[in-house]
Amino acid sequence: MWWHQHNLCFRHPVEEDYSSGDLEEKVATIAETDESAESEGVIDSHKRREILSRRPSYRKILNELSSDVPGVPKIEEEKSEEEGTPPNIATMAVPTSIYQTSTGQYIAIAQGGTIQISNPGSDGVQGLQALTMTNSGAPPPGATIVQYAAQSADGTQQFFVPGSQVVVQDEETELAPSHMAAATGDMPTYQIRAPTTGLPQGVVMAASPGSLHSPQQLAEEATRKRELRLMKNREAAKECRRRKKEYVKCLESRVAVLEVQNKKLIEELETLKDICSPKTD
DNA sequence: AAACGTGCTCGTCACGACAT
DNA sequence: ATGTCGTGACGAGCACGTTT
Repeated sequence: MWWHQHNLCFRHPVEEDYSSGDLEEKVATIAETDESAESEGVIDSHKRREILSRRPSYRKILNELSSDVPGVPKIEEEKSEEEGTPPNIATMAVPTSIYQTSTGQYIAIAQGGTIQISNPGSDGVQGLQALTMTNSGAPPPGATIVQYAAQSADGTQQFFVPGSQVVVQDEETELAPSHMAAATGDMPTYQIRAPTTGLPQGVVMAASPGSLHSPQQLAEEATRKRELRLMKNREAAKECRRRKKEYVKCLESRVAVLEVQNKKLIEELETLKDICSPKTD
């Protein structure tokens, strides 16, 4: 099963290393507002690469989408992440978003950041799980307290957490407001923390290049720079893939919405046709 | 059981866009 | 001009299912 590492994946698996062109094309076809996607067979690889590389980032596209369609969540700017308020789901400008997972679960993101997961197939109470992301109260700087009621057998329900954040299980519930601790009972408390420093562990700032003398020192400096660059690029790739997934999810939800709209409009058209041209027998 | 195919994630490279 | 960032492309590795 391809979702063996991800409990929360969406209906259509996405081959991450290929463009999400199919879905984009579907959205464009339905909405008839997006630019038409070019056939991959027609353009040569170099041209295709040029076109792809000039495409705006997923964040930009998604934010444009969100301005067009009210139901599409917005990806916050990285800036907010750096400032200690990670762009988690709770901060999205979403009235109420509903998604469906690959396992048929429905996820509703309500105002106030409450996420409800429900299994349509199972009985209501057992299938309902709640995840609350709290940004209020007095958490430590840069921390977001996450509560969740994992009611699955193994309690390993995973959630999609945007941003390159760290999930830390709290030994104590000291960081959570007392009323929250009372409400959670025996549930474990987790923190999602933005990385405290841009520098990864084990990376030590070397002396300034001006103080380097021997070729060995220069080589070490070059190696250090390369490792740092690789480390940053690794993180960037992870973040990029995360955004891409989110982008695809939004496209999927938009497809669903547009399909419903389309269906309604067709029905309306048929109704109007019947009214305007009644049968004359 | 071994071989093979498929689908996925991850790290890396390359390169354009953008910022300074 | 140079550095940084974002992202497509590629290949390696892994897990799992199917075939022999």
